[in-house]
Amino acid sequence: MYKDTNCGEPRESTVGSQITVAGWVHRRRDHGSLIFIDLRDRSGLLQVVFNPEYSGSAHELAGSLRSEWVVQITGKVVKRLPGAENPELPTGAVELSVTGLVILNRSLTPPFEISDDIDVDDNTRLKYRFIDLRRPRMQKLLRLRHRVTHMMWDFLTGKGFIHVETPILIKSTPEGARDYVVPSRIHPGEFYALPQSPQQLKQLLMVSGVERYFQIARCFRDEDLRADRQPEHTQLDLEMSFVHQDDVMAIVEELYTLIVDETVPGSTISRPFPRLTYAESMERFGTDKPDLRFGMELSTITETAASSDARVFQAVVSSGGTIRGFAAPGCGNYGRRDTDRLVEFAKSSGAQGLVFIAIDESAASIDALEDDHIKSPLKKFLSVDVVKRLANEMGAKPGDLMLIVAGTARLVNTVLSNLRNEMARRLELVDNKDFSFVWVYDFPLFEWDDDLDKWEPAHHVFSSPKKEHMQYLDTDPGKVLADLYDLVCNGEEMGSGSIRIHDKDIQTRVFGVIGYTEDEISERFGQLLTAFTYGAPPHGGMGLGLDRLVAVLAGERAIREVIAFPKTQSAIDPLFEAPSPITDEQLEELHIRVVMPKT
RNA sequence: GGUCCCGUGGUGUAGUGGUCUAACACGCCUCCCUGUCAAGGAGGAGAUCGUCAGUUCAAAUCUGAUCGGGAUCGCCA
Repeated sequence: MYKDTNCGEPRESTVGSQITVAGWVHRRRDHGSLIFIDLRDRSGLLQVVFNPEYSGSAHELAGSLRSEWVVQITGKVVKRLPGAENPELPTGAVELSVTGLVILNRSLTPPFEISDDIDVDDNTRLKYRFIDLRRPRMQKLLRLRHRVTHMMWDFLTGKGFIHVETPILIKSTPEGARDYVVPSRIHPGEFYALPQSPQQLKQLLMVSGVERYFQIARCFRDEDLRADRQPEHTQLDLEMSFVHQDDVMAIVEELYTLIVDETVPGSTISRPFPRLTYAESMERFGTDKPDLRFGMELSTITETAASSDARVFQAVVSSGGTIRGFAAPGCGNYGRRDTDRLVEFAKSSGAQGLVFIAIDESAASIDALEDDHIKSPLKKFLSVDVVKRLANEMGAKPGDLMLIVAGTARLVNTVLSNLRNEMARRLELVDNKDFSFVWVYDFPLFEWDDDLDKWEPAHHVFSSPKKEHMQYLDTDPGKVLADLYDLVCNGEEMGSGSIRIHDKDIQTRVFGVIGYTEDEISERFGQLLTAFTYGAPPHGGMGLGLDRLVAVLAGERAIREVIAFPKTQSAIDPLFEAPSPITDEQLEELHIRVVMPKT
């Protein structure tokens, strides 16, 4: 070993010991004859003093040290001079009085400082990710992620789960997201796909009698990126046999509570996790991933709004649309600037517009509302009576701002749920130490796709229809709810699972609703259906996003921050410069010809 | 595929038609300095303002295209 002690370890109790440390020159303070170095390794910082009276040659060499040089230093741990202690550092009571210095490697001046305080462009950070990761914050995130996966291994092992690896090269199944594909050299014109998730494989493992499976599994999707989406992400994938929905939920709830308690000191988490049906969640929050840390629930005000003289409302209703809204507490005094921004925000979510009605705080109550208390661009179309009724329906109080969106149900919900989250941010209603988990369950199995003019799986095709809804499977698929459940935390989807179909006939009927032909079914899912005919146990499980979990635990917005080597929004790795062309020889070997898009 | 924001020395920003021969902070280089810890002091180097085209007597600044980063809708679990 190049060192016998880590930089962060020396304390007053170890004063007098002779140690050797190794690490990076974090900062240099050169006083001419007296030179200070903050030496950094993964454990922290240690102040090192080069004093010519004790270390002539080392001191001379120290004059040449620069940021990020790698050095090995031998010396004696000494107590700092009285008044020279640094309470900011765990090692701040002591310092290393140097007797020997070895320069292990030199460094160019780094493109940016190794400091948490500095805000560097993402492209630069990723290009020099190996330096970016030296920053204490990034080191912390790497370790947090490790702790989380370690707890998953420990906990699930204790519950009788075994970790099984499934292949990365599998078969392309075009439903769901776009596949990443890998050409086959041995089979010209044929391709593997990278798994979007190990779904079918883990179900086969249930048929194999594994009973309790988990995997920290990499999943690949060739879709556009977001702050919370990367081309490859990691899931805690788990599956259990002989279980009902509650059994899966109980395991996950226990694990996630443990993880939050252990990794975020001072966190609050409510148990048992509250549960909402999909229908209730859509009704109250306009989304299937509600943030329960604050109120501002949505209300449907279609009839009342349409009864006003506002033609925008009437038009939307006569074309079958919906009008919904919520009250933003204390925002009744918003000026033009603020409301303009909200309108802009609503439009960026797809709204045609946003109607707001401000109620002045001087109103004694909603019942006592007078014309002077109301401010709205639609004011001349809104009688005091209508505003009163709207306020009552939306739970608005004097001083509040009512935000109203009209349009198709889907659009209204998208806009309002985004707006609700935005208002919570503006009003600072969210606390990062608060982990508000919620189970959303009873999802519909299918949803109608207007573009394709057919039923599509709402989540995935392997979820079991609820027993009492089986009767609608062929007659009214939209009515069929499934034993499908999502885990949501603070407005982010943390994972999704279901009790699976384990019966060949039911699975075939579900495929039939989506419109797969028998040939397509046997081509894509033959192996699973065949397995179902050999004694498949009832089973269910979940896929839980690891990146999102770690990001939520760390209070990070983008999962890029918790992935060691992520890609940019255009799916590029600036460090390796991937993707990249391959040689003509490689193409030939793979039987592939490239056709560039016309520009 | 759409919309929005951003792109100026190594890093982060200021500058929104002429006064820019581009400013500031940090970093970097040289020198001084024995108690600093975001050390201090003195001096210095470093930018054709992402790229291309256009408007103009004149462009970092206006316009268009393009490239790159970010956010988001669609898409995606």
